[in-house]
Amino acid sequence: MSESCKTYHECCLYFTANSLARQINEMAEDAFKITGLAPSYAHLMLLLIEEPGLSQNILSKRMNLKASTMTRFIDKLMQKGYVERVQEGRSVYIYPTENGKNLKKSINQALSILFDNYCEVMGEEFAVKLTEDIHKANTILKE
Amino acid sequence: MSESCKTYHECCLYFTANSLARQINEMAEDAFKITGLAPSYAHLMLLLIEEPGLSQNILSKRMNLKASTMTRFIDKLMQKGYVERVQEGRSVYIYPTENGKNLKKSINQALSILFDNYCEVMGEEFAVKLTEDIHKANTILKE
DNA sequence: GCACAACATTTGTATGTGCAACTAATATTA
DNA sequence: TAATATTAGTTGCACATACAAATGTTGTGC
Repeated sequence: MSESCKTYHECCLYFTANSLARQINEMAEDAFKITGLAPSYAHLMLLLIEEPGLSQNILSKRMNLKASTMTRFIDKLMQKGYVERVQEGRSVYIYPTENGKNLKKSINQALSILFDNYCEVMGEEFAVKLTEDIHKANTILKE
Repeated sequence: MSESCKTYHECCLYFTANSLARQINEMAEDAFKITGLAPSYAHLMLLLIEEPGLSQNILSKRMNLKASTMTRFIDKLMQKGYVERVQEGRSVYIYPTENGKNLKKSINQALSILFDNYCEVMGEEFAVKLTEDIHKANTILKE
């Protein structure tokens, strides 16, 4: 462990990463209210709008979620009429509907609001750098 | 948004932070098996061993969890005989039992294993720096 | 071409977590 | 001091998420 750490809570990536996720989730839920979707569903819709026809398998890998969780996410988005499933063999490919595609604008708006909100408290430079580093860590951890 | 970002998924702190939390949780669950506790319970026990007698309110603030979640965590830890509640007025103070205190060694061991594991993939320097930055972000976000 | 392995998805179940409404204790204030 | 507001904790409910087992599909070796 790093000698400069006062407590384990500050120097364990597990503790700090979870804490950050909970705090930023709170901000995100707020910002994404205008889309009518929870932030994680909005994230998924964005992936699908950018690249329609991804399989559930790929989607779960992209979002670091388990396949079973993805099934349930897609169920919800189908209920709302934002996506449709196309089964081919053992894979299921997901396409956004017209209504789904129309979400793009408000999702981007929400992202922008969220970004402004956390930059306001953390400073843009630090926020951008932190996000890049976390992204880098994610990439490494995925092997 | 930062111009250097290829996709929103890489430059939104919400997306990246959640992804990291899920990945590191997976590693942590593994490492903490030797303690017989889920990582978050271990975290809580560590706080209590270091500072016995914290109120549930304080505990939930320290861990960035809601009070209701803390009630349930403490319920579980009581069932296992690791902590006891002492009500005083409207506050409830939590103390580790002897059995609870005895967890300290294996929790520290698990922390050490976890640390080694993520350092092995990410490199120690990067991991320590990242953890510090995330901790800094947490502190700022708590206001 | 059949038996079996590998893979994608689904479903049942369990746990973590939050919100809103509730209870109980304390503080404020008229 | 009675009435009201604030605070700490609990409980009922909802949802996110994982794991394990089940289902259905494709590929492989014989």
